[in-house]
Amino acid sequence: MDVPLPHLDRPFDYLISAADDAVAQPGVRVKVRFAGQMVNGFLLERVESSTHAKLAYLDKVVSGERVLDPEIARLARAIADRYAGNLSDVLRLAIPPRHARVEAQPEPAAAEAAGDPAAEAARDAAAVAAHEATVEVARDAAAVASPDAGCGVADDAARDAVPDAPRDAARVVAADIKRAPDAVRDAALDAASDTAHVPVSEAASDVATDPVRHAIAEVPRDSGARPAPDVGVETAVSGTGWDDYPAGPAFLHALEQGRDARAVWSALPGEDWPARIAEVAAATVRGGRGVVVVVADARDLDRVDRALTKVLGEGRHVALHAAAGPSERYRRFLAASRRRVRVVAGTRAAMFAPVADLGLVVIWDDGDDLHAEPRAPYPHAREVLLTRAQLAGCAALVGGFARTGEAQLLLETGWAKEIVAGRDMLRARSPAVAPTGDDSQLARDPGAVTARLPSLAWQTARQALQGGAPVLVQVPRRGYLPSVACAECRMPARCPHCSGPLGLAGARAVPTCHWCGRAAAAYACPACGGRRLRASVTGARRTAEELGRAFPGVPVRTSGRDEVLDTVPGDAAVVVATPGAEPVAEGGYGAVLLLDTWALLTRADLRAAEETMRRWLSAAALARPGAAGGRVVVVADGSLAPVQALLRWEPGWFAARELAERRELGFPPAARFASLTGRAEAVAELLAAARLPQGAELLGPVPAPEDQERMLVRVSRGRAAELARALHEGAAVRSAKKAALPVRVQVDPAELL
DNA sequence: ATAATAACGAGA
DNA sequence: CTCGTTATTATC
Repeated sequence: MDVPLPHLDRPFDYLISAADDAVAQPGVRVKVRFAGQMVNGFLLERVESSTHAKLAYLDKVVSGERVLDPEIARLARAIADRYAGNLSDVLRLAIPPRHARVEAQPEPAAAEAAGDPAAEAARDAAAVAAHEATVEVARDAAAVASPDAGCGVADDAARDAVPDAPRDAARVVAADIKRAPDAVRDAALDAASDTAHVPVSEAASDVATDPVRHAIAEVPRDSGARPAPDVGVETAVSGTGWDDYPAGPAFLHALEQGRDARAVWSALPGEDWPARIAEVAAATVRGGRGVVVVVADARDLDRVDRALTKVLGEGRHVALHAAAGPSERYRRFLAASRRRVRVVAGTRAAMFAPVADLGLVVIWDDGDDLHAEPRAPYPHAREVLLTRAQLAGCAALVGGFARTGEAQLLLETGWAKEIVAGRDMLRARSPAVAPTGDDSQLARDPGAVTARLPSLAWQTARQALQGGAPVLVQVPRRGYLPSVACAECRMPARCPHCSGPLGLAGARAVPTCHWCGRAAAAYACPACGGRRLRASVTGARRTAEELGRAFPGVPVRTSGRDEVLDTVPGDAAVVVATPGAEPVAEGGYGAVLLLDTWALLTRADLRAAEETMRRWLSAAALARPGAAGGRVVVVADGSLAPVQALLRWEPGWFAARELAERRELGFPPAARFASLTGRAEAVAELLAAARLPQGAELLGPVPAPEDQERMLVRVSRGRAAELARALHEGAAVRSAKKAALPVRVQVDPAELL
């Protein structure tokens, strides 16, 4: 129901008139009278009776289009629960606005779809399942004397007029899921970890999602609908780019067999990753199941889109993204929901795409902050897709050049397996990486060379250009919040009490924690004992013209926020790009320069190091292999961990180190945070109403914009589900009391300053 | 928003 | 003790 009030976040039952009986199927949009006004909703399921005494009639069925897939309904509930949000908010993200004209238009490729026997069979199987589910619910439901259908006509008359007049009720809005699906997946992640364990409710011992039995990757799928996988035969799919990874062919094979293999994939430098994703998608389709692929931005989507067309052929998949416009967006949504295509690729909006008989979810570059949804309840695409894989019992692939702490946790808990290349393959493909100190200040000849380009960087670039190869220069974007670091050793300064980052309000101000607000007047660096702090300041962005002066006669191109280049030719040119906007060069770059790294590394964000690593690896991956002359120069101290990881091309080593450190400090994903933002009295009211789990740690308040404040709540991973429930209930108490002042509740807030 | 229901207080 | 009025609460 389209009422985003926490205390009304549950299904409501309505009677269905005889006239609506046929069209009132689960998943359709409906209009109902609710609290005196007409509201929109989705029909969740048909039940024979309701425990509610006096039911109203469904006002009308908006359209017979079943836009809310049962799988998505379950997923949406799980995501709402995980993020302490409302189902209606999640459904708004999951289902695009209706476009009546598009809905009425004939299917463009209807003939092809109708002729597909596999699709036909899938449809039948799904129909049977849906029917049984309804029966199951009806048997459980308490008997109730409900007024009959028939639009106001008396009982008997109605039954006479329409012999099969239904006496059904419709459950509108949400599935009556009795277990907490969030706990299921979290328990899976916790199963092998040392943190407290979430007790899985009895109802959750449902085999299909049993976390313990399915904690090992590549478990045969528990489904009678599909022939059991061939366990004994180890036929691997070969002849694809996945042959470069020891575990690759077996993963493809598992997908063809319809098994729920789950993997974290560290792509080789220079990898044509869209082609690899197309290959896993094709393998899943060969196995008779569907695929959802989520990438961070439109540029990545274009590449995946092209690769999918190449491998699957025309009209076999759709690309979903916001830029397409409302009607096109709805058209493509319908292509998936009507089972015309089995493969959907898209930006984060595609994470809820209704793909029938889902076999695989893929997320590329899960560290990109574009994967975090900015609308309530702020779900992250990686979490949505992994929850989806867990609930649907399908395969999952988390890929990237870099590896996030969350992906590392999936490996360490045994939820997923690693797909990485062997050492030799890695050596053959990696560019030669060298660190260099920033010696530019020492340049004798500042007029001839650009003032701030270190000599090694300059020499490397010149060499590549002379060889006729393009050079990529990565410069960070301006505007990162500077944080505070030790003036001696540049170690980021953290709060002695809660490990939050320290900030300096002014030049002479006492350093203060961004999380708990405590002043750290007597701060001493834990690494070197230094007592002086400095705020790191992003240096002035080097302009393309400055670089042009450094390399006279060479064309300089830029790719950044306003104009993003997809590709550049393989000729001598300097390409200046901000992170995430690096074009792919034909044949690879001869040299990649990573400049102004200090600004990246000292950002006032928990993920500064991880993010730096991600951006370096993504840029460095565009260089040629070292054997073909590919060079990477990173202007940073060679002893820093991210630099080390880049030199040896070991994203896994870095992620493991990072995760261990976060465990130590109580950072996500080792702990779970929630932030509450609002006016002080409102935040206090919510906290008073919420029964926070044991051991919940309150940090703050710190001031927030517009006269507001922010509180952080930290709990162990094992209590994460409890925390979300408590916050949702707290919000429900407040909304039931019609509390006027809003409080924004964010579980896993995108930025933890 | 609005309807039901509980709570309350004044006058019989 | 009843009736009329007002706060409270649930919203099929």
